[in-house]
Amino acid sequence: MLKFLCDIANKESRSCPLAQRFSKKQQAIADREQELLQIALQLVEAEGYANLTMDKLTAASPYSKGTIYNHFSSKEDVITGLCNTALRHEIHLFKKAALFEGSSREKALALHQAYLLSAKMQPILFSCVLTAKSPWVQEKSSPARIKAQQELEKEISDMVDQLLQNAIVINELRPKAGATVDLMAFAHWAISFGGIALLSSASETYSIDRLQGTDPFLYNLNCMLDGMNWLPLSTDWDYGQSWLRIEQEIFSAERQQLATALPEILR
Amino acid sequence: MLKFLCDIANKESRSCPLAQRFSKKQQAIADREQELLQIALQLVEAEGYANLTMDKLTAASPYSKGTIYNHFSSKEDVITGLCNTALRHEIHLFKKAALFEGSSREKALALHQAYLLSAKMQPILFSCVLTAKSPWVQEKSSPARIKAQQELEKEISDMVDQLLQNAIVINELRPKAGATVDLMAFAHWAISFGGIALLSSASETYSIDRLQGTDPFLYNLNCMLDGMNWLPLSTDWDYGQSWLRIEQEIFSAERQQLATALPEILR
DNA sequence: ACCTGAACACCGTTCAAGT
DNA sequence: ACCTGAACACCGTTCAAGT
Repeated sequence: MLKFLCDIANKESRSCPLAQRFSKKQQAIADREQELLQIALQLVEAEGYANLTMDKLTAASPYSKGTIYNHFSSKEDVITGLCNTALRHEIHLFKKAALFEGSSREKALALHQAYLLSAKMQPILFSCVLTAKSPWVQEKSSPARIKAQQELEKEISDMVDQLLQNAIVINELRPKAGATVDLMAFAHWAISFGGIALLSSASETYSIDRLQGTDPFLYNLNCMLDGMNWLPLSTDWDYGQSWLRIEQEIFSAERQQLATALPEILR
Repeated sequence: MLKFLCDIANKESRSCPLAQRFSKKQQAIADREQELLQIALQLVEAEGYANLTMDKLTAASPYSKGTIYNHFSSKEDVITGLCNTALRHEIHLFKKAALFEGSSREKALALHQAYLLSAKMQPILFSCVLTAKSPWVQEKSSPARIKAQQELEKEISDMVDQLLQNAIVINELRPKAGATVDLMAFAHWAISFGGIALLSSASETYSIDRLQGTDPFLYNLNCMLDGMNWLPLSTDWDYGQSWLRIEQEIFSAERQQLATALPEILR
């Protein structure tokens, strides 16, 4: 019950900050949940997943074990909580990306840059999203948190669909025979996800290590979108330039934040 | 020390089965290690990762804890051991794929089918490979096993490189400006890995669930390879047919094995 | 109604004692 | 030289007792 109210309260406090539909007590509880997730994140960032322990979470917080179990039904529920934080951050960046002015394919590029950026800024949270989808985490998470997760995913999915739909309408994206919006949306996700996951978590791998200096992410996208028939093709347009423009016009703040101190591989 | 001999002994027993360069004792130890990994795999397959416990591994085996710690330096070392098993299986399928007779692009398709098949046949082992690359697993694994892992990865990487090199030589693959073999090899890996990882572990996700019935994997490949400029383009050749031919001529045994009983999503 | 922390069953790892 | 299992410190989860 507590958990359910929390997620509502969190959502409300974002979408309409002035709403007073929840008591101070409920807001305080929601705040505490965010506080706990922040501490959990710090623990994981400091020493990896193995370091996330309900004992340590208790010790690092001002609350008791019982209180923490009032918020989270299990350790896995904490992970799903972190996943939802990641998705909210991702959505935030996606919304910024949607503001970029350019061709439909450039807008798609902006979404991919947002995705890449979300993974670079919070690599741990990024990996959380996949971890949270594994059956045994899913099984042990509370229904309320799973529901929140699905709603967040739907929101992202809708943004991608809309971009594709629009590109088709204005005739810049001309789908191959049999290519539905669903199929194309999945292709976008797969190429981006695959690239990020491999680059970030498999950096010790021979065939990835040798890539240093090039920009594999953009090359992958150029191939994929060319093959998808999204005009103008990369032979007719310099998407390296577009990439830089997006970086400067939309994500300069995030870039700067990254530049300070973060994993070497992905910078 | 025991661990190192084991990995050598395993390798030898594969590449030249008749070699008697190791004593019966050493072979027995190597066999026991495989036995332990088999048990570990069963534990994970039965109830997920959380179910893999050194206690349970001990209980499910005829050996004591001390003996198990003679083989594996830590729980993480067991995971890396499972990862290496997965890589060996992958290599086995890759070698079968290389036997397919067809154009260079069809041969590439055969490799991707092998990769997909390895993930479908042993989904748990597939996820193991990524898990094993995460820093905190890597850190706690024994040097010998990490070395074996790197050698296996190099072997796979070489097979892909060779295919690409050859396709360029016979002028069927005509790289875009600036596209090196490294870059293209990575693109192959990323699109395949991304597709498989999302399809297998995120099946509850809205934008993936709706894909049922289509063949997203092949669509992704067609786009990617068209964009990469690998002839003949998918507009000039029916790769759906090629896919089926590969299935029938190379992987009919694997297909049959899969057909019996396995996760619904990927069949 | 919510919070607390002792209690319990289990887990990863080690090591003195055996063979 | 290898095996054993008791022992230790730690972990996830619960719940009776408090406020």
